[in-house]
Amino acid sequence: MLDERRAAILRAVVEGYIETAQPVGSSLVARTGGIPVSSATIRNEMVALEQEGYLVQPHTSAGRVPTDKGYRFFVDTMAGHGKLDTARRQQVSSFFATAHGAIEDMLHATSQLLSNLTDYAAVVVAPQSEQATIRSVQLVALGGNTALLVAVLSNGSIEKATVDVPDEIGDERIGAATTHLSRSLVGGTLTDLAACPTSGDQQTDDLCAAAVAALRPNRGTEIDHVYVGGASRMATAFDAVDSVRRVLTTLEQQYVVVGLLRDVIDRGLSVAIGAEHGLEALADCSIVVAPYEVEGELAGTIGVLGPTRMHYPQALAAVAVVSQRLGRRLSEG
Amino acid sequence: MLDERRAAILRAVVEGYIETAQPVGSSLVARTGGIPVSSATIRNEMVALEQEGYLVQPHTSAGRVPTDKGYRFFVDTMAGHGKLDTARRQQVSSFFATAHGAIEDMLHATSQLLSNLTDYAAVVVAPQSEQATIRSVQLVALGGNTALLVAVLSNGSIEKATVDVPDEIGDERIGAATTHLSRSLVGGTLTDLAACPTSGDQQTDDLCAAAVAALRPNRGTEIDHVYVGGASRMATAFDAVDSVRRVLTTLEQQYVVVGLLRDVIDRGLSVAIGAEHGLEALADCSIVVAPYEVEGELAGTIGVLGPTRMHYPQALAAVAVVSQRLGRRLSEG
DNA sequence: GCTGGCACTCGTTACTCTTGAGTGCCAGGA
DNA sequence: TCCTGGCACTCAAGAGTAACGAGTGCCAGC
Repeated sequence: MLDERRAAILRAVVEGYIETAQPVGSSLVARTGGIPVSSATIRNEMVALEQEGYLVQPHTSAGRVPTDKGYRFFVDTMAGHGKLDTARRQQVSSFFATAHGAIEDMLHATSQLLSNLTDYAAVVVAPQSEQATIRSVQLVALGGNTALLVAVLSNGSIEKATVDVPDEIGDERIGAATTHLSRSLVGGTLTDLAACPTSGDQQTDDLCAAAVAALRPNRGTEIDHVYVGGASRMATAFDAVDSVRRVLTTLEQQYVVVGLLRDVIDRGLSVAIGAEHGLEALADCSIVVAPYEVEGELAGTIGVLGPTRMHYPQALAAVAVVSQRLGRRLSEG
Repeated sequence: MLDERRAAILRAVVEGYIETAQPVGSSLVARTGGIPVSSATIRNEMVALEQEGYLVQPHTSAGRVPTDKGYRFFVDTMAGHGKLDTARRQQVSSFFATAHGAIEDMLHATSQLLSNLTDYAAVVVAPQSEQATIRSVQLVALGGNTALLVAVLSNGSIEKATVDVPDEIGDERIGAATTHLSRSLVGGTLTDLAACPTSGDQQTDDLCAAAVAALRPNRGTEIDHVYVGGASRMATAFDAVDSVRRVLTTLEQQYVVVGLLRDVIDRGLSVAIGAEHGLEALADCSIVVAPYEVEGELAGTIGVLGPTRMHYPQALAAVAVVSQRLGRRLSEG
């Protein structure tokens, strides 16, 4: 473990680098770090910090830059996570006070809010539909030989799937299937889609089986909808165009993003720094995540993606506040 | 109008610049342009082309670069729009052969296809729901004092809206409202949402009125869903980071994108070059657009966004093929 | 009207020199 | 033992200079 003085020096370097994006030298730390020793002493300590892997020197005559390990220490020993300034608190409050409309639109807007708050890219993973119960099931003929199965879930989201039906199927048969499906599925969840009990009518049973089958493959793969806000801000976070390209390409792959957030949450972290999350393309990015709860149940995840030298206290505070407010808002329905 | 030789020189400059992104000199044109005159003569012609506004010179001792007007001439006189190479045709065919699932997912995938084909960003505007008829309407209680109104449209898309309902409303009343709404709305379109005729029951009527009102504001504003694919490719199209940022920020504003495409289509164009579309942030971008038809009706729009020096023949060919195939695919249902 | 020739322009590249921020180390002092 | 001021050293960044060469405009001659 680091003694108090070294920790203070490390913190000063991290803060300086986050602010200026320039390597931080001993004299700057001596002047502004609040540590009552000379720059020579700080230099000696910095050598030690470098040997222990908290700092690196881009080249001999430059200052120090934090490593992932350095950022990790900084985040882990950060006091109280910081608070949002009043302007931002205000912004959050008024957002959730006026938020309305379909849940998808609200989650999308939330990702933009979070991006605005932090000036980084933001990600919102929609509540998992796994625990939501089915409130309504309906089969609607679309013409031709397709029909649409629409399931309304208790969290206000909708799952739908196209079903192939025999040509020239009659309305009354669709209706029969709808009532039969309703009877057996409503009240259950998407995860335990039971096969429909037989109804006595062969054609209706076939239809129901096809419908259930159509609804099933959604589960697991693409059920996690994700909203990415402010991806364009990554363009200013890096000055190398190809870094920007790499990061944006990754952000476009929704399943990667979902997997990334889930992975971080599963490991019990709220921050993943640089290479910690294992995605090479995001090696000089950090993400700050938080789950949100709806009616006491863990429902989804939100996160902020920025460069490793991101402003952690502010990002953590923003993510915490937004996740809490979002959960509360969604619990109200 | 340009005489044939000048036109050939202009075309050679445009093609050269598109390929190399470097100013094109007279000697290159003389060597590779297929024009049997010396570079000196070409220089003389270039002076004229510059005076007429087709070319500019970045600085005295540099080659020429096309202006928007130059690109415009190139595009307008381009022969036959070019064909996709077989590999790309193959890609399109296999995409539409295997495309399946919900319409939203398919449109999203289509935008990625188009982006892959052209190596630029691609945009797909979903079919407008205005002409689609309502196939089914259902009100579902969500608990608390909210209910969800779900309307299934004939094109397979779904419109939904939350409706405030009195506390402790009974299932039978929701059911009554559903049947009443079905009776009056099914078969119509979203644009001519008639007020429900009175049912004789005050509470049911109130509920129906609220439901219709909730569905209405969707129209006009956010009804045009849009899918942007491959936005990250814009990061390699420009080398200035802030150009990238500007373009990406614009692409994130969906209503701007929709308006842009619509505007171009309305003006009867299939290509908008540089400043032609009037969006300052996209001043050095061009877009290539095409409408697509579902069952003979104009339904939506697709487009490709790239730098002004984009590869027009290929982009036009890709957009044409994809719009046609997409329309056909959607017509099949 | 086209062409070869030629002087001229000016961005690009390479090289050198200087500057200055920052370092490591050391000897002296608390 | 630990801290500090001093000092020589390193090296990226910036400025200045020179050579290069791609490309131009212009002109005299065919």
